[in-house]
This record gives sequence, C-alpha cells and structure tokens, in this order.
Amino acid sequence: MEDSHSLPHTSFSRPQHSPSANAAPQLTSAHDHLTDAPGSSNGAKYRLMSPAKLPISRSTCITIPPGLSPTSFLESPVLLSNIKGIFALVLFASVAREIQIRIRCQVCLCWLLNIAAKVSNIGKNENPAFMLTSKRGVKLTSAEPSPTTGSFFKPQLMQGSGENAALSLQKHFSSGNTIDERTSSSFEFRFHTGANSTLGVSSAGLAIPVGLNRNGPVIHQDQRHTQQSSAPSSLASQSIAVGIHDSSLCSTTDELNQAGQSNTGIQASSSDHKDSISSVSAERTSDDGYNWRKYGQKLVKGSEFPRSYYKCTYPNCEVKKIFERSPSGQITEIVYKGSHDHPKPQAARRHNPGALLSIQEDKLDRDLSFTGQEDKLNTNNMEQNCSPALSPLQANEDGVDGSGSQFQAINDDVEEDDPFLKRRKMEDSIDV
DNA sequence: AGGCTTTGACCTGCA
DNA sequence: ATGCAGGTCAAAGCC
Repeated sequence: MEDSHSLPHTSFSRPQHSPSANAAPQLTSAHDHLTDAPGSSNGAKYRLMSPAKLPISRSTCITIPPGLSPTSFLESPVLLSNIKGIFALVLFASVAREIQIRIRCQVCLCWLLNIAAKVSNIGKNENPAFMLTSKRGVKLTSAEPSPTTGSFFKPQLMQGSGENAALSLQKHFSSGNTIDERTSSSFEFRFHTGANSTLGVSSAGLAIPVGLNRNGPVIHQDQRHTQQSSAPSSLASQSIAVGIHDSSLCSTTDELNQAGQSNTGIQASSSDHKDSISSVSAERTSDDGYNWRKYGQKLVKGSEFPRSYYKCTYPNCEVKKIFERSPSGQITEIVYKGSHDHPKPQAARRHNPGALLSIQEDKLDRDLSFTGQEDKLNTNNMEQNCSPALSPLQANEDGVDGSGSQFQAINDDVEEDDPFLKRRKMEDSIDV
C-alpha cells in the first residue's frame, strides 16, 4: 500500500534551468534510482542524472548493416511490388500532412512521408523535430506539435526490458554535451531487442539513420514499484520532457536520406534489464486515450512554466501524469507515474477524433488488451502503439508477434479504401 | 448535476 | 530543528 506521498519523486529534466545543467544535467536511470536511494522507503528514487553517467546499454544495440535503411527498404521489391499499398501509403501520408493529423508515431509518419517522397516527391517537411531523452539518457528527435492544432505527435520510445522489445532513439553526445545542447547532429536510431520481445522486434536489430533534427522534447522515464505490481522490476513511472521548439514533424525526406547516408541518424537502442520499457509519449491531456483529472498545478522553482498534475479518472487507477506546458500550449515535459491496469476508456477516443493512430490503438487494445506483462510493464506503451518499433523494417519480421502484427494492422487499414474515414464513420455511428 | 479546473493551503521529504 | 521545494488536498467556481 502506498499513498500518493509514497510515490517516488520524479525529477524533471530542465537542463536549461538546472544550475548544473552545463556540467551534468539530466536523467537518472531507474536502475540508479533503485540502487542509490537512501532513505527511500521502497528504494526507488528518481533524480536527474547526467547522460554521461547514464549506463546506456549499447551491447544490446544492434546496428543495421549499411544496406538496411528506410531508403533501402523503400526500394525493396517487396514493398514496391505492392503498388496498391504504395499508393495507399502515399495517400495516407499526404492526408496526414494535409490535415495535420495527430500521429503517434513520428517514425511511422516519417517513413510514410519518405515513401511518399519516393513515389511522388511530396515529402517536404521543413523542420525537424524534437529530441527525446529517455531516463537513461537516450535521446531522440521527433515531431513537434502541429502548428495548426497544437497537437503533439507522439514520440514513441519503446525500450525493452529484458523481456520487452525496445526502441529508443539515442543521441550521441560528444563528451561534455548536455541535453540542452542541441547542436549535435549525431543521432542514432536503434532498434533493440529483448530476449522475448512482446512487440515482436526480432533479434535482428536495426539501425535506421533518420535525419531528425535536434530541437525537441526530452523524454525520460521513471520506474517504480506499483501497488499492482509486486515485481521489483516492473516499470511504473515514465516521464517525458518535451522540448519547446517550433518544428514540424520529422525532417525533410532529403534530410532523412542524407542522414541515412551519413550515418548521422537516429538509432533505436534498447535499454537493459531494469529499465524495462519505456515507451514514452508526448501528448496533450486526454490525448493518450485515458481520462485525466487535474488535481493540482504548481509553479516549480526553476521552471518557467507551471507544472500540472493529473490523475487518471478510472476507478482505483492511481496513475498520474505531470507535465509542464508553455503558455502557448506546448507541452514541455511529461511524467507518468504508475501504470494503467485498465483499458482505455472508449469514450476518451472521441476527444481525439482526428487521431490517425487511434486506429492502431484500437487494434492493439484488442490484441494486447493489457495482458499481464505488457500492462504491468508497459501500460503506457499501449498508448504508444505506433512506436518506432513499428518500423517498416521490423514489419518484415513475419515470424514475430506484436510489432509485426501491428504494422500489418497498419497496412491492413491502409489497404482499405479509406480506413480512416471508415473508422470515423463507425465511431460516429457508435456515438450516435 | 456531475465532472473538471483553479488555486491557496497543507503535507512531506530533503538539505 | 528549520526552511525550502515539490506534491497533494480540497473548496470554490466553471462548463
């Protein structure tokens, strides 16, 4: 039993404000928290930690051979042979760009846009996206909120614990670099694999160079023991720090390609055992499919924006999320505490009618319907179904459950005449 | 009427 | 022991 006060503190990463930002800002791994938390009742303590101190496990990172990249994949006869699918994807990407559909997986969209560019040269995103940093110091760039809707594209960061497939985007810092140093252009996009990836990431990890820009959200995740989870390794808290920058989804396809050629892209990297997952998402309240009730707001010292505290409104669900939002409405940091042990409320989707990936969410909700493990460990992952793990490259992993099927789900939808509209119709009819 | 947000006060942990 | 900061509570108001 733990009350709200027993929840581990989750520190926000605010490199730009942290007095020590220049020297060693950032996030601590859950592992460190667990081991270096004197005085904590459960041993879980969460603090900022310098990326340099982060025990980022690279041993599990598998880099794709030079021949494998989104570009090469796009040129794959397997993909190109499916003309129908291509056109559907092009249409999909075009529509997404056109109406600024909120998409949860910027990588997926990047990929789609890349495909679109390949086929019709329409990929023209001007601004790169944001930078994400996991608790383990993993950084990634991703999309910023839609300039028109303000909705955030959800950066998907899936880190696999020993058992979960993981994906993280990692920025490689030169020594001494801090998180707020956004000058580095070196990013890696690695796919990690766990022994048994529930997401279906095969053991053949992939490194996809993606020309994403630096400015962007910083993601970090926290871990703690929850009431529901007796397993010491269960992840319960995740946090995200979203950089405040005006940039659009992904980078241009040219940038993507260039990045791919220059090996300065993003690599998905897996976390090691204790950090289990980490899927993170930058999103607005209620946009993650769950219902939240704000129970507090506080201006934290050193923060220029007030910190808002939300609780999940689901009965007996004690999941909390904390985020800071700039006056312009941009979320600068998000922290999740706890894990949902319940499905997303159906009604919540109406709040997000334009959510492109809600299609996926539905599918995943059905497929996963929070079976013990992924819910305990990856409850929040369910919010981020379209993780980078859903990379088309991974989609080739036919024999794998999870991401492969997820991607298949995407394709299935895409291949329908207008799955998105169909879905909307269906939901509308249900609502009526 | 119910649910949510706002906001000042209170509680707790830490240095 | 004390002050500070972060997190939470809960009354009031709003939608």
